[in-house]
Amino acid sequence: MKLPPSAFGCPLDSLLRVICGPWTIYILCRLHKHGPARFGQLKRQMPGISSKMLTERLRMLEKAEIIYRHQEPTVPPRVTYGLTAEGQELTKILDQLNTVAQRWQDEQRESSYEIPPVTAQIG
Amino acid sequence: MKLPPSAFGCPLDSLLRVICGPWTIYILCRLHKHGPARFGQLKRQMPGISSKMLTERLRMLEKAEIIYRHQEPTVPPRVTYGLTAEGQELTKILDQLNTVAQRWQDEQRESSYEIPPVTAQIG
DNA sequence: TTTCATAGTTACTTTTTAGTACCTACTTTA
DNA sequence: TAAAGTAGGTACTAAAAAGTAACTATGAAA
Repeated sequence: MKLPPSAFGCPLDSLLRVICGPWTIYILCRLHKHGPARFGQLKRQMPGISSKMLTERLRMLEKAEIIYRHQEPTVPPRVTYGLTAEGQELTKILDQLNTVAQRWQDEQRESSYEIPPVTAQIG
Repeated sequence: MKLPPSAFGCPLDSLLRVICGPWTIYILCRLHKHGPARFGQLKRQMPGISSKMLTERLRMLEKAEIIYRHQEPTVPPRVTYGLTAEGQELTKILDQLNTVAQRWQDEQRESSYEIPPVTAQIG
């Protein structure tokens, strides 16, 4: 992608680019609502996600320091993921965003009826 | 993209998918800081963006009712874009997100120095 | 002894997205 | 008469992202 000239290092742009990846808000939602989880748990709780996709998303979130990765040096290894302090702060803001997003969708449904959606809200 | 099973209609996911498109936050930033603008103005003020990309982003934002499109039926037409009430509400939340994103990046720079970035902050 | 579970990685293919260049129709300006 | 500005649209190509399947090593259970 050709970057906007001012995009280099723009923190908001970088952050949005991390959290808008596929499945990402579902992962954050899961960790926010039910606390830390292991790789296999996350995978089983998100039917349809591939190992590759889950790994990619977790690595991005970890690199952005939104989640932490804790590995116990056992065989086989136990790896646990959870929200960092920054992750908690982020999910609070996403909760606000979710609130307005829901409200807007409800307002739009007032005029044209749609099938009620299943949501993955953070809060 | 294979959708997460609960993604159908999730308002937060839809909203994020709109605002994380390339150039999108720069467009929102521009409209938030300097008010409504015409197509050509926006294009000139974002050097490097193509007409196609700008049109795509504006159409997405318009469809999501984050911006409005006002066309004067002159020849050639004058088309003005601006934030809707929802757009204003959104940029307020993005402002918060920008604040924490900036703070996190500053904290990370305390340990490893990087070139100071040019930003496109909303607020 | 074969299978399951752990937490992924790798190679390859398909799909989606973005970039480039050219086109519209009409008016004003040089 | 020719060029520039208006707000895009269209076709084609290139690049990035996502999907799929197979594979790693180890230990425990059937």
